Amino acid sequence: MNRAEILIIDDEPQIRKLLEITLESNGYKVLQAETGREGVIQAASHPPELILLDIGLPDKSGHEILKELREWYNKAIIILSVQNSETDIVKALDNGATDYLSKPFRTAELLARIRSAIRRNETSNKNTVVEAGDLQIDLAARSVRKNGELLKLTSTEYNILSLFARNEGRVLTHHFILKEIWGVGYQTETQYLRVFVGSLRKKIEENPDNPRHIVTESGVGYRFQ
Amino acid sequence: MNRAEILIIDDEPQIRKLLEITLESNGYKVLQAETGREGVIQAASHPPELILLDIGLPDKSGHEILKELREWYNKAIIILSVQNSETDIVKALDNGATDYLSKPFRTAELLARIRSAIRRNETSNKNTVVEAGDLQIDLAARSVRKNGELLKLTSTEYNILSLFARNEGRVLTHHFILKEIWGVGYQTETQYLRVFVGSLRKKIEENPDNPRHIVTESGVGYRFQ
DNA sequence: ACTTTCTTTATAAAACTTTTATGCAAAGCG
DNA sequence: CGCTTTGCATAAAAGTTTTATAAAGAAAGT
Repeated sequence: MNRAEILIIDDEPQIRKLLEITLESNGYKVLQAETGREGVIQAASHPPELILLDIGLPDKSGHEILKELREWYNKAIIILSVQNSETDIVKALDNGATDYLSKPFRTAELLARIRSAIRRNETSNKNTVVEAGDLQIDLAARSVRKNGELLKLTSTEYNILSLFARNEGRVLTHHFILKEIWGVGYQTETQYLRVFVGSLRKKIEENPDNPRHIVTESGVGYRFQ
Repeated sequence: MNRAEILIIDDEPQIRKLLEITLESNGYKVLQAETGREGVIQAASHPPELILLDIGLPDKSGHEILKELREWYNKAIIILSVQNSETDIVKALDNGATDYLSKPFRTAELLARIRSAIRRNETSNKNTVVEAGDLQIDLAARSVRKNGELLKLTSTEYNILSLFARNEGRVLTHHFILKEIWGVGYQTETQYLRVFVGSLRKKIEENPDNPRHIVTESGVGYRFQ
């Protein structure tokens, strides 16, 4: 699974460091910006899954940055602030903040609020589809389509195809495939593989006698393309 | 503009009254429930735009109510609590709460968080009706129609179908379904599932011998389409 | 007490995997 | 070159696992 990216916009280096360590160790990928301007540019060039925005920035008020971001950025923005005044919270939320946390914050609570916010993002989430010519392999749904039409694969067939799809263009040795699909101890059962590649080709190839997707690399293994 | 409806689930009458006055005077329509059970029933019969849920209810833990609601209700739920413990907050957010406020809360902050939550409802306004061919599954109303005609399903049948509908097109493993419907500890009881899928098919499939909606993925699980 | 729903067991059928057999083609070799 | 060997593909038989269904017993709801 891909790690979600979180952009931290905060001028205090020690806070950034603390957040970086906390978030990285919880499986997030961390991006950082020291000023609001820098943060906006970073977010625009590569939109993260979530933004942690400090309200008290040197160049511009965090509230302005928030507004600016909200003009186009529609994923989660969590505000961090040393202030805890009601007007500040109200203003931030009304400007489109997803959530508001006062510094010093409690780590577990921050992480929970991050999870909650990201979960909300995911309603409009992208899928994990590998495309290869006329084939679309949806790893999350465990489905394979050929020209849009759902194919019926057995479990082992799918597992093999999925392995191929995740290693598109690379030559996979018999040895490797057997180990991945059947586990260690089956690495010499090359015949299994021939049978299953045969049935896969029947299902996914336009012309199984002249396979274009699963190509034989004689003496070595197979290559998917 | 129509007034947004907010359902308050709280056992303390004076809190309900306070909230009612505050919210009504800010243009919301207020519904009330004294117990968790009552709240769930009210929410199901007429889904509000937002639910304010007190965690410390007499009949059931608010956390359980939250989970129950989240099986089908996907608009905002804000938790109110006299507690302020980190574990409590984390638990609530991970169970799908939109936000968490400690009592006593500040009115303006509550209103701002309500506005924020409702605003997000509108952006991620997902339809609660899943359509699949001749089937219409209304997750909020817990009803299923086939060609417009209301079907009579048992509770477990509905729960399973609802899980399928919320994961249309993807393969759900036996393991996963059993965990979701029966809970951890039942993950090996694959036979339960077979029986219920059988009876579901009898009710929803045109031809149960050749199911088009609930397709079995041998060795893995089922796929709904 | 009666009806409905859920759990459990038994068994036949279907689907899938493994194994065996056979043919073909390319490569190696005297 | 002709023969043998090796690797690959395919079909089909054999074996195993998984699934569907009925039906009986238990539990729950009214």
